[in-house]
Amino acid sequence: MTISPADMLCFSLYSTQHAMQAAYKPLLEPLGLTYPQYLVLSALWSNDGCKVGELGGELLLETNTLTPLLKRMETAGLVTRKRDTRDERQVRVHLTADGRAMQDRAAHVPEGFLRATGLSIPQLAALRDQLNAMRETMRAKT
Amino acid sequence: MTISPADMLCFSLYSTQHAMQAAYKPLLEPLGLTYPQYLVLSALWSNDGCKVGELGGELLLETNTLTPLLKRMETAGLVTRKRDTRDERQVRVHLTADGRAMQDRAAHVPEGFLRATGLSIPQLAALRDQLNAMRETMRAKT
DNA sequence: GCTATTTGTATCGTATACGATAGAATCGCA
DNA sequence: TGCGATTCTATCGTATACGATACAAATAGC
Repeated sequence: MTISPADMLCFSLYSTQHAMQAAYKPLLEPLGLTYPQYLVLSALWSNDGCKVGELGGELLLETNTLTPLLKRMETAGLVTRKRDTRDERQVRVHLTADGRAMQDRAAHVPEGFLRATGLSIPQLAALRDQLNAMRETMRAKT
Repeated sequence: MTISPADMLCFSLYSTQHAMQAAYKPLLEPLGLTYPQYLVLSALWSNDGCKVGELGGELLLETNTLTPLLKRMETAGLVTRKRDTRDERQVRVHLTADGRAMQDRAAHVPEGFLRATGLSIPQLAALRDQLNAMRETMRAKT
């Protein structure tokens, strides 16, 4: 008796995450954003001017992912990257006017995604919490 | 009041999927497999000799992802790709002896992943079903 | 004050993902 | 039966991801 992908939790996670990005596409494409770029902006809207490493800590991404991502966003005119004069090792990421304006232009996105999921707010919160707990368990085991 | 990534269901999905692949790494790396390759093998163990399109239907991946993936697996000696003689448009994917033998070599993987999640079997099944339902809702809205 | 270590970011190589397009084989229908 | 439409897979271009490594700036000890 063999287990098929459809029965595996890992595949549910994997395929649902793909479907999630697909659901975001019609919402983000008109804004010229990819999903990871939208995530970076969401982080900066709450915490402008943070360091690359701080962004990585919040989004759980390494610099080898973030640096090229941020460079594309810089080219797109959404953010600026500046070495900290105090500590030249650090790079501070700041929103441009366009990056800040994107917050209003994307104001409808969360509502659109919620509708796409078909979930109620409490269902969404419960699922989010279950996933976060599972993620932290997996991360704790190194 | 701004929403930060930590509060967003999409980010929970996104980051938990990354953590899932990281949890699989110590289990699959000794076998020389990536997670998507392991998924393909899992599908073939139940359904050897299926068409590229069928694999895509089961794994929800397009040929532009599968073709290079399968070629790498062919190079690694896990599968063969052969045009169907009946219908030359179709390519059939068959397990090699090594690909079939991998089923035994990977027999401990599901148990290892289950432990990494810290979930009970019923919890795992419940989460899987919630995710599958959400995925199908998102996919239906196309 | 000087160097070994640590810290923060970037680069390189490889493997997914996916939209758009191409191209060959088969099918449908007049 | 002939040929345009459809089907199936592959290719191309771009954007993530991440392990391994590089490298400059800052810090710690002696």
